[in-house]
Amino acid sequence: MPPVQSPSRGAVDAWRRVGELVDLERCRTATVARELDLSAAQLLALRALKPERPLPMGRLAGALECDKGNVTGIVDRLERRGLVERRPVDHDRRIKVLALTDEGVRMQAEIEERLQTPPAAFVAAGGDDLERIAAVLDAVVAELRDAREPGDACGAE
Amino acid sequence: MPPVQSPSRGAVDAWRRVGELVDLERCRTATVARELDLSAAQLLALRALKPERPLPMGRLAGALECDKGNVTGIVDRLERRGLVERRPVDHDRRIKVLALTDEGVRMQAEIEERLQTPPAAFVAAGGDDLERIAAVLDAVVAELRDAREPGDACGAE
DNA sequence: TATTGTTATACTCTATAACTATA
DNA sequence: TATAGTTATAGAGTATAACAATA
Repeated sequence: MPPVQSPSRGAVDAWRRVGELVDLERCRTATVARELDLSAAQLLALRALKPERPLPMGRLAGALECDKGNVTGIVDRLERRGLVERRPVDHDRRIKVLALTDEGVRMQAEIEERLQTPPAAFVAAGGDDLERIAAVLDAVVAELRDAREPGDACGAE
Repeated sequence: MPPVQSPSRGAVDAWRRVGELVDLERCRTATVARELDLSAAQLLALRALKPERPLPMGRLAGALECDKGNVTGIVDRLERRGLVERRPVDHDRRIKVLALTDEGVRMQAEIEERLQTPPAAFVAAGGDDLERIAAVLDAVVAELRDAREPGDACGAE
């Protein structure tokens, strides 16, 4: 008798659809990035910035799950394109915060519009099923977030 | 009156959970790759190979959605690690097919075991909800596959 | 001529570590 | 001394194009 309950065939089967969807969405994201002439990291960075709330470089590094050293280059290129802006902060002159420029805000909106729109087949599922799906995925997301080790920051915070 | 039916709030909300899940799964995949000392592309390549069916380099390029020129380097590194093998083909001497070595098969099994296991919260949803979820996601996956342009190969075939 | 895989080049991302200027 | 951001370096992925061998 196994020490851990092995998941049912149905659960594994349903989870495989999630895997397929993840692959397709990764592809969709890559396509959107290409269409807008952005790299994958640049697109992630733009999505991590809120128009209202400028973010220190180090926080962006956490969101991108990469070293602060790499963020410098990514931001350099975004800044050269006029999408973001480095700004000093009054209370601590070591810190530079990142803010979206007007064009950056437009670009971000364009990205979100292309990625946030649910596929027709999803909408067609109807409110009842969608509510159940949302509830299940909520629990799954919470579990995966908790399971994530601190080192795996990956967009944390 | 809008030309296209705008999706309901509930649908957009539920779809956002899918987006969060996609992000978390991307992170999980990256973590597994790091743990096994593989790059993201190397992990994708290993997942694209079937133990029974060797794949020509060009087909792998299609599966990875990248140029054949890049596959050469990715396969070089996998071959150096003894995970895959280039083999000639009788009927066309231009072609080299890729086959998993025994160690490659073991590595692939390790990857699949770590990624295919559904989270506890997913299993806990129960057969009824999981069936509905599988049905909806099936339709969504089919739609996204169809919507994909030829250039967006991204694992096609 | 067209195709398969390789080679070459230039750019981006990543990890690591040393460096600066602040604190 | 510790922290925020930069710089430097090396390995890997990507796009593009030219190339060799084969079809």
